[in-house]
Amino acid sequence: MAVTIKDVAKAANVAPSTVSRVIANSPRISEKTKEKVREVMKQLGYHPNFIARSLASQATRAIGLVLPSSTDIVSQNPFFPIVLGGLSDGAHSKQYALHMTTGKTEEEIFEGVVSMVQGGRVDGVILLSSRVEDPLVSYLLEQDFPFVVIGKPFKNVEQITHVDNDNFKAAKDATNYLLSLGHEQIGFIGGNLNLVVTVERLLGYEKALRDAGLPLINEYVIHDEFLREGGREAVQALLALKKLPTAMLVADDLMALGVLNALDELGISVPEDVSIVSFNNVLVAEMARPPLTSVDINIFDLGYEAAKSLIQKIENPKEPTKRIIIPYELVKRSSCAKPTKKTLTL
Amino acid sequence: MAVTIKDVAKAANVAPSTVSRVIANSPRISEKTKEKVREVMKQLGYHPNFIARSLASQATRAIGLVLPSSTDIVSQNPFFPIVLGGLSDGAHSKQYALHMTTGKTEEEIFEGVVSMVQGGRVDGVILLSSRVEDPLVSYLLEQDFPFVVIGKPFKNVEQITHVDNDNFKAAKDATNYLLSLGHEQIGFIGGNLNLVVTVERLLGYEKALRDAGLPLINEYVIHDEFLREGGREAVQALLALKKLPTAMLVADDLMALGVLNALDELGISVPEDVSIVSFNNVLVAEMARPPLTSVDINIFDLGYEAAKSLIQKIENPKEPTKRIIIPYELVKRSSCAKPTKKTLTL
DNA sequence: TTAAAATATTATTACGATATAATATAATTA
DNA sequence: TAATTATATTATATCGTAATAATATTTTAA
Repeated sequence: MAVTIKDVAKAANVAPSTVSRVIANSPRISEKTKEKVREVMKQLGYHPNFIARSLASQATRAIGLVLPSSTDIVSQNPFFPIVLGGLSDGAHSKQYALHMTTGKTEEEIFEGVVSMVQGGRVDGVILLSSRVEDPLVSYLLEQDFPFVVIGKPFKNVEQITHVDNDNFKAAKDATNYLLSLGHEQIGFIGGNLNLVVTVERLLGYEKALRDAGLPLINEYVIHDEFLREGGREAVQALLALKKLPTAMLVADDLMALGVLNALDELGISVPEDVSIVSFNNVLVAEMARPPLTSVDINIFDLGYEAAKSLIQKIENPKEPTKRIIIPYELVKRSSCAKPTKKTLTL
Repeated sequence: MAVTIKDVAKAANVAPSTVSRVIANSPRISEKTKEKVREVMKQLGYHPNFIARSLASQATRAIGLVLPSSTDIVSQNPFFPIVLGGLSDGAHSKQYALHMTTGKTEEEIFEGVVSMVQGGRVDGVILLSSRVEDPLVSYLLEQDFPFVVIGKPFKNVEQITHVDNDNFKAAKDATNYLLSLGHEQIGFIGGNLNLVVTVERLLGYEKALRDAGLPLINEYVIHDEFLREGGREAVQALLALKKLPTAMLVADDLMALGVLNALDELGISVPEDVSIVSFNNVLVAEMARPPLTSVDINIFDLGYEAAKSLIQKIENPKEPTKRIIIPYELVKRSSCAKPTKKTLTL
């Protein structure tokens, strides 16, 4: 089988524990024997067994990832590969690996995380999205297991290290931008309401309107999935009103693309008839016709910082709870213009 | 600490080995004691320790993933989240987890895989792309470690289980489609030439032209990265010719998008002036303006089958080498038309 | 009724490392 | 030089489970 620490010990004429110390580069071993042992390790092609090491040291150097249950969203929305890139970078820089379990239902995912945690497969966990009343969060808190949330936790904000944008303010800014162009009928198309990010952006949108002294029109607020289809469906819903807003704040680029497509099919042009601001600023925002004005939330950094701060927490249990706010920026393109009419009647 | 098999044994008044047998549902334990032990496990909230189990059984129930070194491509090209979805589904159905190490350079990745393999962290490995002269393939073959390649292996095809499309034929078909429309000046924009998929598609393209009795024009073949920027750059390169082909076969949707953008900026319209067929049929193909005719290669299935066949190989070492060909389909949209001129002179 | 066979359970070892306690050796001090 | 301290190395226990070998118990057959 594979060459073990014992084989090295035998070949180098030292005790296994000495070899172990050499691997850990313990100062209690003389340079001379270190050299000797290292030489033998190289000769025999020794590689430490992670599993055995994990068992003995009670640490795996692996981070568990919890993805949302909807495979569609994970595999279609560019948000995920980008955070994954950031996570991967952050983990790699500290020599941690990423470990994923998946499940089709909420229950399967929950069970997967439980067995990952209790089974000692990972040293910590990152939740890639923050959900309202997430039982996983309660579980992890209860277990006092290291974890970090990407997004704003629904409750216990002070006890949970998280990496987030100021989505409230971002949405307020974005709405203000539309207001500044002269729009007064502004719709909001958000994601699932059990996602905290949706709630935050909605609140920011409402605040901006209220500050501007404009009424909140319930019918102008639509929720659907963070997918292109979600955007299309949102437009369908608005159509029923027979009166479209002149601008829309869309909580996701992919949704915005759906909105764009649906409007296009209806012969409604952007930005002449309707202005659109969306969120995330992924590649599709730039490629859409017209290119979308979008709030860049620095997705990569969300992942990167999440990995970093989780590792800090793993390596130092006394590490204080942190809240890391990643900056955002409104990237202006050509999906917004001054309104031509007050409202758009069909 | 966590409750172990010993705690359960003590509480149930049986030996630890009996508990282990109950977990494995061994027929050598009576139903009566099984019930008793299970009851206790539930009461104590027992969860098996994966690490200890892995060490004893020499199996981890984890699959290692090897992503390409370019983080850009992984995080930007929709191919990856989609395969990942398939992999994840396939692994999950057999209760396997996914494990990823990453690296910035080829060497780091190689080292990551070696330590994953030798360190016993995973039971098998999936290579998400097939590269020309990939040292990883040599290494894994040498080690006789279970692995599956997504794509066609560069050599030793008969010894390596792989999941692939018939990219040669797909490219030939796609080219024939353009030929059937009347195009005679057809360019090829492919990815990096050290990717086997690029080579295969290029060969298919060339075969189609040769079969049609058309000359192969070197200047019409360009290679760049599987990114939008790659597409833009390819167009730049073609521009230098002062004579554009009337149709282009682009090996990736994202690249095609770049091509589209670049052409748009030049005032060249698709499909009136130039027809485009691309590969992958990811969401962007449908959303591009104009929507792209693209070869759907069923990315999800590539991942799903790869995971399935790797697991088969892991669980039965005598499993024969397999070659799994996932079907493709040319999805016609509006990026192709009959040529208006023989060549496009700038 | 007893020996043999089948069934059920337990004791022990192994997996490959780390960590702690125990020694051996070298260096320092009195 | 002996006693003490510092340094280097080794022996042993441990992590939590699975697998194999060893018993104990029950059932069947003679």
